[in-house]
Amino acid sequence: MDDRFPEARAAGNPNIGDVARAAGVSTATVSRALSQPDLVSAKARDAVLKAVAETGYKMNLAARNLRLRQTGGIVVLVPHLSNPFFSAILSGIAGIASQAGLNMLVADTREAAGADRRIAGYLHNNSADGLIVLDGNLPDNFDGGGRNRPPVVFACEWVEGHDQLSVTVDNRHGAVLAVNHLIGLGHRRIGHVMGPPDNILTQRRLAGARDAMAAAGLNADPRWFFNANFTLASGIAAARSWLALDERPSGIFCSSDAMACGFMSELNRHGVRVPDDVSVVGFDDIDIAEHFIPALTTIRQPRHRIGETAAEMLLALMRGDATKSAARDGGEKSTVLPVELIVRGSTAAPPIA
Amino acid sequence: MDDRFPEARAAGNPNIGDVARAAGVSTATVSRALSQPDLVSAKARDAVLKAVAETGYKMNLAARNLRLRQTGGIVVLVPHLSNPFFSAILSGIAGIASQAGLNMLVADTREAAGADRRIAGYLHNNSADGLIVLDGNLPDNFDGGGRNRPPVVFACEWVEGHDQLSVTVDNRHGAVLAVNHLIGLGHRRIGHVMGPPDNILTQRRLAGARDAMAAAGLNADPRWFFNANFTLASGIAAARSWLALDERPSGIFCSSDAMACGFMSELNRHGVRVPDDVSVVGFDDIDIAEHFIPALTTIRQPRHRIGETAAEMLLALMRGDATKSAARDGGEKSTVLPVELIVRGSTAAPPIA
DNA sequence: ATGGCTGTTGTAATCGATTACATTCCGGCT
DNA sequence: AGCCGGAATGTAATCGATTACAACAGCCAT
Repeated sequence: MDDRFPEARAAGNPNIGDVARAAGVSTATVSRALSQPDLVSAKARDAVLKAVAETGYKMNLAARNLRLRQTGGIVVLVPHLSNPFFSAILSGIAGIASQAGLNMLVADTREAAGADRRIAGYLHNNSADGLIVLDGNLPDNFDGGGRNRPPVVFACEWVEGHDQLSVTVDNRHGAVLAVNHLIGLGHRRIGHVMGPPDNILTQRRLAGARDAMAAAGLNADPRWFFNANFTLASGIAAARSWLALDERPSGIFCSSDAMACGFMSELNRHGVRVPDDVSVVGFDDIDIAEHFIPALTTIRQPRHRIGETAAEMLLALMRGDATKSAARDGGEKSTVLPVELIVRGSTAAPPIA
Repeated sequence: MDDRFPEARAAGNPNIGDVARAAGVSTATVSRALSQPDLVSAKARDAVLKAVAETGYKMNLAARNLRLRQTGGIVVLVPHLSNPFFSAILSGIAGIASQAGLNMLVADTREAAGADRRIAGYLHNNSADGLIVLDGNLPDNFDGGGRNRPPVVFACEWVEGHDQLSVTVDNRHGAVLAVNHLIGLGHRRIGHVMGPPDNILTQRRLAGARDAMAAAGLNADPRWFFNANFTLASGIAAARSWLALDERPSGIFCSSDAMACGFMSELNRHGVRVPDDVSVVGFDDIDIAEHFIPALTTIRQPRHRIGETAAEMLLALMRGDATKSAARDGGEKSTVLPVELIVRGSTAAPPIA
């Protein structure tokens, strides 16, 4: 009847039936030999394996997924694909997913054209068996989707209030480490370049910075808290604000390495020297941090490990195909990975005022 | 019979039959209303659309792909997922692919565990309708796969000899621009930090650099050509080699920005100043280049555009489901995108010897 | 020897969407 | 009136793998 593909079969692409014929067994036996070898006799198993090798059989995943009512893939929602901070995390996820035979689909949540619709699709949809979300500021329709949403794990960022599983780092503690480092060097006037205000990471790091200052009895002048948005460009803008101040903080904690680099870059253009004139601490420990001039003192996040952990958690959730809460009781729970202060050349004792 | 999923249907996930029932038409009409609206009457079409909205129907892609003998996705083979140079390209690909309703699968060809097997799978396999390869050094079994391989487009790197379609930049010309810039500033001793020797980009850029030097009648001292591998770390090693020279080139063209940054970073540690003591030119124009200290003079590659172009080319290839050569005659052909010299602070006239 | 048991294999239903072919309907033409 | 052609729709086969159930063989115990 329907043969628009006269060549397709002829050209190759053997199916399970071809293998069965070649091995002299039924398709059921082939299927079992490949996915549950214990169920078939050694003789049949060998025959099937041989037939597979001879025919060059590759399983058709669409058929398998249809039958199993699954999709064979996980979706990763990332705010900015081109941001190197995320690519290391992606790499971690990819490794685990590929070991588990799962495809990793990457979707940029901040893509211009019709992003909203597309994201909603991924959420509500049957297009993924699991979801890893790296973006804590998804559109509102996030949870409106429907009850049969795939398991979700948040990584790095998360949505407050939702009791989703997540893999994060101790952002508050990282900020405390950063500020205490500056204090330990003798700084008394400390500033902070913040991320976007609605971002959960911004809030946690800000809280940590505030706490550390308060604990040391330091005055947290509101003019020393610069609004920015994690990008290089916003770090540059913060540097301009810093330059315009009457009384300048001698130590600056930036909520991202990108901002710290932008900040230092702009200061350099204006002849201000780091760390001689001002000390700078970043957050993330991106690749370039170690090799920036000066090398950036920063808070290291285990980015690759974050991705791996999130993927492992998601797999556990997917395997125990129970409801979220049940799986949780079963063992999976949110993980907070440690951060680490990496001292490099961008910090020193404050200049003698 | 087989009902391991008693809840699945009940829980929701309407199928095309449910929609048909709700709309009072047959499944054939639903299918046509959704994918070939011109074939059904306005009345039926509206009824179907209404039923879709009511039931919250989402098409099952596995079923569609099975029937259409396709996979609904394209695979991107990238050498190092965590390398920011590639993530911008990925972002370009992702945008085009998502517009076309295709999933983008990302696979890291340099992943530790069993990478070879996995890659071969992607190639020979029915796991993708198309393939974009960003790695010019794939394992040898690349073309041995079989005749029913999906369409392939190379981007950035490519395999010499294979007459595959590709999207590249004019690497040779970029190198000429870089070296001529140094020559124009008055440099007479020019060095080159190279990429890995088996890499096609290394070879093209090296050729361009050599040609430009020869054209200006400059001596290309072999000791001024440093072996490296595009990474930050290898740029640092190159800097050490440079420091160890008796007679040092006053201008250095690095085959990647990452190496240029590593190079400058290491020189800085040894008190050598850029551009006062030595001028440095990079290649790529990665994000940090503009904000490095000093800002890096470099050759800009349109990374996002490279990704978009490759994706568009692949789509054209996939649509015209003809053989590679036929599609080529039909219009698609390899594209070479232009590069651009971006002059910044890392280059200046040579010091008075 | 008969019944029960385990281990292995085959038959055929099933997942959900697409589409070839058949059917129906209706207006226009001879 | 009868026939033709085109538009709209329905019926059912199909894609390829999985697996419930049935069938059967071999073995032990009663």
